[in-house]
Amino acid sequence: MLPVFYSPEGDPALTKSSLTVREKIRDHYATLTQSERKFANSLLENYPAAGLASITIVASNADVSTPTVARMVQKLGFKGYPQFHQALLKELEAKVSGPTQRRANWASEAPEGHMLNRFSQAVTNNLSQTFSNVDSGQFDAAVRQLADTDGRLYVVGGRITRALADYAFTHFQAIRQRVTHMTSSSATWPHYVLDMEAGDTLLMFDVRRYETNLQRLAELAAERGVKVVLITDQWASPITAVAEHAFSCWVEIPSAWDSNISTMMLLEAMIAATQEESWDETKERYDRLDALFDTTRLFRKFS
Amino acid sequence: MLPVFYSPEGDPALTKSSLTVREKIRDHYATLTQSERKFANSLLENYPAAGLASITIVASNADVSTPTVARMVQKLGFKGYPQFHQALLKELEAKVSGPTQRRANWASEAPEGHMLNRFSQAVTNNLSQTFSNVDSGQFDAAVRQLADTDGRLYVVGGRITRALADYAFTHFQAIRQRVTHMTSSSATWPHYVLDMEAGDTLLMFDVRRYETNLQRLAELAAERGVKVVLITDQWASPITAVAEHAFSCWVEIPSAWDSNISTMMLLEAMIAATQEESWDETKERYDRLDALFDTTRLFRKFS
DNA sequence: TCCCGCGTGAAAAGATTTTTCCAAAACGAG
DNA sequence: CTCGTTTTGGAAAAATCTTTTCACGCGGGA
Repeated sequence: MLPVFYSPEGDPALTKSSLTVREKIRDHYATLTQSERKFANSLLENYPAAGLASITIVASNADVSTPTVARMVQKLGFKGYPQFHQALLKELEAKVSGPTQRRANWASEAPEGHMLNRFSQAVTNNLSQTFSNVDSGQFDAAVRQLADTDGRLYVVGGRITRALADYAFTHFQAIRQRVTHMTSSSATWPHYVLDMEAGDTLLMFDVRRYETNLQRLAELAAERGVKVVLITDQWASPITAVAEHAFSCWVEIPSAWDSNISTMMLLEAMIAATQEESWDETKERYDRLDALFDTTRLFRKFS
Repeated sequence: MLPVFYSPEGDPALTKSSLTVREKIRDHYATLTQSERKFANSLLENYPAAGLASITIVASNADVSTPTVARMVQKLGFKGYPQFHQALLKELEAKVSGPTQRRANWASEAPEGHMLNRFSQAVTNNLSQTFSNVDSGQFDAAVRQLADTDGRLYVVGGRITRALADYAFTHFQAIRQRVTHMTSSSATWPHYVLDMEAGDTLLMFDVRRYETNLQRLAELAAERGVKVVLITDQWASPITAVAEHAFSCWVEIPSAWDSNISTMMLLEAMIAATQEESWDETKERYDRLDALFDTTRLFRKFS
């Protein structure tokens, strides 16, 4: 016989729905206020440990007041904090005594063969492959090249990677000056090449199917003394031959096309590193950019 | 280096005495009185659940009085019942978060504090957070909506997420018919809204700083009966309120801006799922697209 | 039979936790 | 910029939990 602390009939919070606290938070997230979200995030980030202490401790850990927590758990549908606390405890307990100690996989509650799970597996694998194949020396060298504002930085991508090039452009533009986004319409590329000089940098994305035009462009640029930084896939674009720094990203997923998550990750890592490399210049640009956004009121204030 | 899950030095609760409560009970069993043993047995029979409630409840479940329990936990070496309670909790927690919590340090040979390593850590965490917060039912519903070719599919993003919207457009265009990419120039949006009909789908990206224009757009579209599928960050764009399906992505990384890797991952998972959902239509489109590429010779043959 | 000491739990006292109330601060609309 | 609304946290009140006190009952020994 199990000792039942809260018989289902006795506890409305558990009868009404068997949702986990996590799910309840998700469902009510839209109606939560700022500080309530602060607590919610703190809990989700360290779930469920961050909700197991007394309301006082839990609140101070999330840096909000006790009333905020109390109000929120009521919004979530609990009668009070103790009920909420018990619910978390129950979940934890269930997890321990649960049938199969669930695969150490992230995956949500989704069923075994669900796309979400298959996908998460593939992506994890890709990221890990990609990471372990990056040479940190090469990476640092490429970053120095990207941070070098003596020359211009050109960014270009192919049919699919155009989006990545766009993303790269948006960020590099915020970080440093003298950045040019070469649109994907290859007809205009010769004009850009005309202005390229030795010492400039060309950041290229080329994944299969590799594009002939991009290769031409890379060759022309390299001839003019432009340093080419290439982000490609695991099978390596032919541009690798003329590139100063080339990086391979693993891209296989269960689908007819290739994933660009590892590609994007490498790109973001480079942006982050570049920003760090030239933080003095960058910080000042960020501040000015922020001021401009404030003026134009394009964005909502975010605390 | 071996992954050390339980370093005695690391956990204060376990340093003082690395005995579990279970072991403590065994050690002191000889000195326990009759009623104390009654409680001890009750706890061991359902360990550690039977010790997680308040002393009152726990005592009454074991059919002994509160002072008995209080005296016993002191015999066991705890300062009071709360300490005993916490000890049990810690054990339970450790059991759950045990081996899986290993830090995913994929990273290459790069030194500990290298950006690549810091980055990989943050990204792993983001992906795992994002995954465990996706409701697979919501996901499936959103995918069905995205695969529905009775209505048009509109795609739009903000300043940063424009690139993601672009990426989404490129892929959805390959998968299904009737897809429109709303450019990021919000001046043209009213024209699109004019043509929107009930049953159409609007795939939106909105991460902080949330854009007022996007919110307007979402409201207008929702009013016309358009189903909004929203991909946002963990702090949730205000558009969540009018969206049919909303998904939160964890985006924090060691830098001044937010990462969009988890965002991209969710997007790719959706694309993959959509493709699977409507594979009959999709396959035929892919074949025709391939044939077109062959004809135009834009791409190199891939072996 | 009576007395003593130990174990036990009811109940009071004490400590802590949770909730409520309210004024100040933040926010957003006009 | 101002006003009205919502949100927030300090502090008191209420509820709950934990500990202590103490009297009762039981069993063993003189």
